[in-house]
Amino acid sequence: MARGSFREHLLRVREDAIISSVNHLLAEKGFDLMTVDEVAADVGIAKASLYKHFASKEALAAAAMVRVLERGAALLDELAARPELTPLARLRAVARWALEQQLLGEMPTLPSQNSTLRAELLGSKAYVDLLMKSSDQLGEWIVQAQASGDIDPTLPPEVVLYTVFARACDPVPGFLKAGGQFSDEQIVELVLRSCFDGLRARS
Amino acid sequence: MARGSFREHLLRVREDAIISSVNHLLAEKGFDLMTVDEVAADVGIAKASLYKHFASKEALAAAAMVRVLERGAALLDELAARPELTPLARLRAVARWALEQQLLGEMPTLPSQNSTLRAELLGSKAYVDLLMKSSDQLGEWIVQAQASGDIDPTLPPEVVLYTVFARACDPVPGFLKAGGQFSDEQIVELVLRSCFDGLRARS
DNA sequence: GTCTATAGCCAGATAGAC
DNA sequence: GTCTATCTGGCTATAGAC
Repeated sequence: MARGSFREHLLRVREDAIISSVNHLLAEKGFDLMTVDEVAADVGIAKASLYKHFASKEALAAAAMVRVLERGAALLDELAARPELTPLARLRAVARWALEQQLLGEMPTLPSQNSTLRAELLGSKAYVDLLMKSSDQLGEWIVQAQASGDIDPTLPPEVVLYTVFARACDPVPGFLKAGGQFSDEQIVELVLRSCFDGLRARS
Repeated sequence: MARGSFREHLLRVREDAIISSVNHLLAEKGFDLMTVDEVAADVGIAKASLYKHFASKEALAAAAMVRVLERGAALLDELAARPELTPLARLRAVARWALEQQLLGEMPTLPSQNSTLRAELLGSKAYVDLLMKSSDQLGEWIVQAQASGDIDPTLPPEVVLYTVFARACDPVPGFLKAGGQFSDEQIVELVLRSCFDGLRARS
């Protein structure tokens, strides 16, 4: 390995550590309450050094979001490569992953109202591309699941798509975890059931 | 009416105007992005005057939350007084109300992670009492709806309760509204259906 | 690229006159 | 109780030495 690429490797490892810290802090406190000082302390470097890697707090958050989307996209690829799974099973697996990540404290939560942050995200080609690619893949499965009669065909596909996405910031798992009477696995199972099967009894 | 009570009336009217502003700003921007200066400007008084009515920004938010809970409790009372409604219909009406309030920009959203705010809310007897009273009423209807076979009896009642509560901060209505191809009424209907009937098709 | 130190700003809260 | 003016602290971001 050439010296240059070795240094690049070290750089990427460090930036990955930064993004991991940001990811956890975003999941724990959200964007507004997360401070750059905390990130620096968590990574173990000086704040000024952070700004050599990322231009702003928004850029930090955007990087964390891109990494989450990359991991989500990787999951979609895995699921797409398993022909034994029905489209419905794939959608369920995606929702399950979002819930699991959230319970593990690995799902960053962003305030959708912060306009500077929105601008940064929408200005990031990596973010927008990943989001579109994932939406397209999910949309395909949704249409297929509706055609086969597994997903309610009278629901507009967007409703199904957003409902799956929304599991990433569903407050119900947090409430149930705070209650303390269910394991994480049980919580995931219960929320998945309430989402896909609904609150109403099935005859 | 005595002069004292007239002054008290004026005071309450003013405080109600303050709480209305806070309510809208909380719904629009959330707690962290809402500034006390904005509240003062919106009400049309000086910031220092605000602090004569409420001791802190957290107290402002708590007052807004209490008023929302009061309105919710009033709805519960109305629903309880209509014997023709099934428990399921009542639960649906509550979820519908939460969605409608949210689409109208009347549902304040709080960051559940902000500890100073949590402390203020949990320290407010009015807030805690209303929350408990409402939860009890809803819990009663849930148990009844499960007994009659309308709500899935295999779901723990807490899951149903939290799922209904969560409609107040569901991001799906906002996404659908941003999409621009559904009316508010259609959005409420679609989200209600996905919540109660689930994404999966019903045979 | 890393650090210490600090600039600059903004928001929550208060002082004090009226 | 209302106002103007100000204090205070914390946060983002940067300067400049090494």
